[in-house]
Amino acid sequence: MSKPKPGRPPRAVDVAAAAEVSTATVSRAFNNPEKVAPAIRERVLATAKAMGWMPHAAGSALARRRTSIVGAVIPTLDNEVFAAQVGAMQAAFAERGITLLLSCFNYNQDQAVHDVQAMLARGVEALAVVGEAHRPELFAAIQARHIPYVVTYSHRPGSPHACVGFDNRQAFHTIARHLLDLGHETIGVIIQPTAGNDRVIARLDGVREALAERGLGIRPQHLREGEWSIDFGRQSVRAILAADPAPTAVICGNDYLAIGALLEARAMGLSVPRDLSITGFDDIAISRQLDPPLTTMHVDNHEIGRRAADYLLACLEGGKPEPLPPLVPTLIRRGTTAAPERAGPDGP
Amino acid sequence: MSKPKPGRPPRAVDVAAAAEVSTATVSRAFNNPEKVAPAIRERVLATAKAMGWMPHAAGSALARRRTSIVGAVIPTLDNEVFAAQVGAMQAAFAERGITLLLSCFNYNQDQAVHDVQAMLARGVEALAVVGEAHRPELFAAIQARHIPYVVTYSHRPGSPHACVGFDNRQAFHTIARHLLDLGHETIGVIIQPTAGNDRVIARLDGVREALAERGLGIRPQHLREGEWSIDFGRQSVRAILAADPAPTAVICGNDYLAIGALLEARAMGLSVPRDLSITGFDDIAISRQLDPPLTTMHVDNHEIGRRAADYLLACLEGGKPEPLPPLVPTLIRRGTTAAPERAGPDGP
DNA sequence: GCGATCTATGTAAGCGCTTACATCGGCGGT
DNA sequence: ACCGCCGATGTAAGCGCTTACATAGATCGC
Repeated sequence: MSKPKPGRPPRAVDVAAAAEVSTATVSRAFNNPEKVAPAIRERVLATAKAMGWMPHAAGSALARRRTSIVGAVIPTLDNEVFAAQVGAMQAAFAERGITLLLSCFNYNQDQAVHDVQAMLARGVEALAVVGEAHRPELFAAIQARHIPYVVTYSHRPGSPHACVGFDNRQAFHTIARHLLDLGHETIGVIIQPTAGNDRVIARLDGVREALAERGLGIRPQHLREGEWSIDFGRQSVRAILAADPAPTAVICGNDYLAIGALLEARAMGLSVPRDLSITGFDDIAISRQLDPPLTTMHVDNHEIGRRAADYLLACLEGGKPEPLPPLVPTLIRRGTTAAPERAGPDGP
Repeated sequence: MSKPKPGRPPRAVDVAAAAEVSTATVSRAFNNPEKVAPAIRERVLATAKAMGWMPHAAGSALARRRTSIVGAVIPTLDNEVFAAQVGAMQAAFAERGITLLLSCFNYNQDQAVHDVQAMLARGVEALAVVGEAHRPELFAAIQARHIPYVVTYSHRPGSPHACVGFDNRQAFHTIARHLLDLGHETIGVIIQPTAGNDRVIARLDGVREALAERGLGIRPQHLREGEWSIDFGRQSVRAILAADPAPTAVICGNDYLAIGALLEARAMGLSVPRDLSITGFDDIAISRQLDPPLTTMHVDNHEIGRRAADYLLACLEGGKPEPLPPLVPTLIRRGTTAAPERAGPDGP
């Protein structure tokens, strides 16, 4: 007869005693119900419920050598884009009884390394990490543990990592092409900090490449790099438009920047897109609601989260899933892009 | 001599063997460094680092009877308001070496109960839960485990739970008063689903109370209840304005709804605030950027998260912290509210 | 110089659970 | 009837770590 200490959660042995079976049977009733006779199973389950017992995860993890925890490492929850990914992953994992551990490294690479180590110590069985511009130790630590992992939100051709995302370079190549095809030749860029952010670097490259194909480039006075915020978008568009020559279009690194640019341009009395074309990226919820609605690229972040989770799940079940094809963000032409106004009337 | 199995993470005994000490010393070097001679401590730490060893959380949790995990239960990450709370909590806990477990119940009460149970099984040492409108089992389960918990985003006077939040009723009373004082008498309301959501119910009560004080009420055709989305805000304002008499102001349950209302009103050719005053709630990032910028109430969700974390931390350290005073959201008068236009000219 | 005291380390007993293996009936086949 | 087999249950050995307690030098007072 085991003594359930009062005021402490019951243990398997308490349930076993109460149900007059062994702890093995209690465990089986929960984990391999088909291996225990129905009558007994019911009795055990009922007793456990009555006592409020559930297998304690730490003990279970130790014995099983499985924690059923996976980790997600993202820059910040303050960006709707990553929040959506996490939400989707969490839902996908929860379905399979897996717990998601979250960490936000705030665009700080050292923090990211630290977080990953903490997660490994917690015994995560798989890891999803946003972006691949991390300290080598980060990936080294993961690989040393031989656990599956996936890089999200980014898909660089030739990356050594499994990726779930899209090709940032190509996406911005597409955007730039859209503007070039409209007839723009002087194009400004407002973008997030490139330091330690592979996605952003790739984006800038994509723009440069598209311009170069037409023999064009980005003039330094037309390039602004800074925190992704509406306010930075505002300041930047003002600064860029003060340059000579002023660009007829600006490509923004994400929708927040583009929203800032749009609002400020309108506040300056410009007509968008007549006087200035503006593009965003991500297609966040608010973008289609603006006036005019923002031309941007739509990225399905829920889908990224779901696919990342599915991929990791497949690995955990022993599969060696095919490397995933990149997602292709789609250009959503809305109201902020148009052909540039001709500088002056053509006719005599 | 212990045999580190290749291809498996090393264990404390492997490190102990390599550093020629006992496992007790290894453990102490990590958890009570001052209890081990500096020379040995360094040797152990160096060996551990070289082998890539860290104490495995599950074993540690079992032996210590502390998991260093706390849980947060929120409706969804898709709302910036909750994402901010979680972000702040996560940061506060991480500083103290505590891991945050997250779960999103999607406004589904059964899901919330289930999530809480899963978290308890994981051994969370404390819990933060958004709102208090949950099944009684939810709080019962928490209390049965004798762990500290806190309700966030809501602070109902007389609630049996520790709360970190504000008084929703009073906040909306304030908003309604603002409009009444401006001279509005016919006021519409667009609000989230009230079912199972104490915050929303309190808000509606606050509005009703303020109106009642002036002998007014909400006409049924002026009240719309539905999902908090920009689109629902749009539809609703259109429906409400079609009523007779049309209200001169609408109070929205949150900023998303208000944004929808504002955009649609403008799309309908109305001038805001001249033809219609609109208020939001939460003061999300975009609200101040709109044109005109949204009058709303500012809630500091990072602060809520931080305070909730601090409160729980204090409990875990054995304190019985004072019940927290409610936060007071502040009314931010921006451009979407003004006195109603007089129906017709007054003169003879 | 000797016992008392103290400090640094080791020994080993769990923490709560799972699971390989042992056990024990009951059943069918001959 | 007896044997072998099979399925249901119990026994007990860990999983990796922490920590109370034991031990063994070192230190100190007198």
